[in-house]
Formats: sequence, C-alpha cells, structure tokens
Amino acid sequence: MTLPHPTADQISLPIVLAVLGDPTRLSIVRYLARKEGVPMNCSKFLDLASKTNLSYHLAKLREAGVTRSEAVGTSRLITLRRDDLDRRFPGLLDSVIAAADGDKDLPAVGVSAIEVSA
Amino acid sequence: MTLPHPTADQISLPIVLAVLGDPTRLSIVRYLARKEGVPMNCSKFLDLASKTNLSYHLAKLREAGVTRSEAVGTSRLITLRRDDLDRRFPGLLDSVIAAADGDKDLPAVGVSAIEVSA
DNA sequence: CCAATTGTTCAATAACTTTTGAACTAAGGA
DNA sequence: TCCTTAGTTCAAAAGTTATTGAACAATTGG
Repeated sequence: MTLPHPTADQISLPIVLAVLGDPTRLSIVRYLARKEGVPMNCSKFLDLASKTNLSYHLAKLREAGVTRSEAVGTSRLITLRRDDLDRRFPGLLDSVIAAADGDKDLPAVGVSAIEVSA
Repeated sequence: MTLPHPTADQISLPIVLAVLGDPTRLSIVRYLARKEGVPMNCSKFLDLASKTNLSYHLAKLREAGVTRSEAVGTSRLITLRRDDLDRRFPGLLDSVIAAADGDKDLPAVGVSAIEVSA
C-alpha cells in the first residue's frame, strides 16, 4: 500500500464509472476479478497495452479506488478493492464484472501464449 | 422513438459506463429513475446545464442506449431504458442509481424553485 | 400569419485523456 | 559491481469530450 490510494469514503461514483468506462481498464478489472485473491503484477497485462500506457491505466484504477497496488521488491501487486467498493456501492462491482464477462468485444488478457486454462 | 437509438444488443458496457461517468448525466439518470414512468422533457434539467449543453448530454445518453427520447410536438419525452438495460446488464442500473442516490456531490435537479416535494 | 416555445445543429474553443518514447529509479541476481 | 528486471516519470503529440453562442427548424397559440 505504498502508493497513494483514496480512503474508502473518498471513492467517488462518477470517477469509478468513468474509469471503468474504458475497455483496457475494464479488461484489467475483469481479469483481477476472475483471479480474485491472487495478486497480479503489471506484466500480466502487457498484451493490453505498452508498459508505459499500462502504468497510466493502472494508476487511474488505483487513484479511483478500484484497485490496490502494493510495492513488493521491484513489482507491484495489484488487487481489486472489492471490500471497499462493495461497502460503498453495493452490487455495482458484481454487476459490472458479470456484464464484462459476457462482453465479446473487450480485449482479453493472457490469450497470447501458453496460458490455456489456469 | 423518432431519434436514432441503438437496439438493445447494440448497447455497449464500456460506453454506458463512460456515459454514466459524468456528474451531469448521472444526475439526469438519477432523476429519471426517481420519477420513473413519468416522461420528462429537457427543460426539466435546465438547472444542470445550458440548453445547448443539455442537448449534447441528452444525445450522449440516448446514443449510449441509456435513455429513450420520443419527439412529441416540440418537446422530447425522455425515459430510462430500464427494460433493455436490465436485460443486457442485470443489476447494473439499480446499483448505479442506488449509489447515485447516496451521492451528496451530484448536482440536484429541481432544487431551484417551487418544486418542494412532487 | 406572427410570435413564442422547445429543442437541434454548427463551428469554435477550451479542457481533458490517451498514447508514445526516452530517461529514470530501485531491487535482485551473477 | 554490473546487469537485468519491473515499473515510474516526464514532456510532447494526438485524440476526444465538453462548453459556448449564434443560427436554425418545427410546433403551437393568439
């Protein structure tokens, strides 16, 4: 939790919606939800965007309070802030993720390689 | 239904989220939800933005599939597309509206005047 | 017909957001 | 120590969205 995060009550609905209203970020959130509990590092998402651009999108998610980024060594471990989001906006995250799961147009994470099932 | 609307299955999740991720539009949607069943005309929202700007925001909502605008005389009757949104993204609209209802920072509609209860 | 009401369109500008590459920091391993 | 890996920062460029005012269209009432 090294990097700046909003507190739960600083999380703003329009900002969360705007941040989720981007296909790259929605894909990241969907993937984090699918692998919930398993903290991801940024490199997981390199097939969505360049390293620099990922840094930008992940910062947006963090600043909006959607994700938590913990610095561990040279990595960032990224998790969904499900607890805080659920408390703040009950049902929102679940419905967004369910809808995102059924969205054929969203870019997929980890389709590039050996990651067949996992 | 005179103006161009997407069909239910053309409604896109990221576009809906992005469109809702704006305080003016979120206020409009919250107000439409509160008065559900009662079609509104644009002038209802004149305390949120100028006439021209409202036209812009209402077009965004319509083009995203969030609202339906029917031309009746010189007015537009605006309603929420709750049926289509619920079918397409179950639970999403309800959780967004519930969250918006609890948002002190969203601009309010109809606080300017005689509209005490309604 | 004339005027008012209701809303749209257009072009301009202002304000943001996204994307990029190059340069950087910080940790770990050989 | 030197190199690699993981990610950030910065400034520039590109792209997009929001806001404005002036001009327009269509309906309705007098």
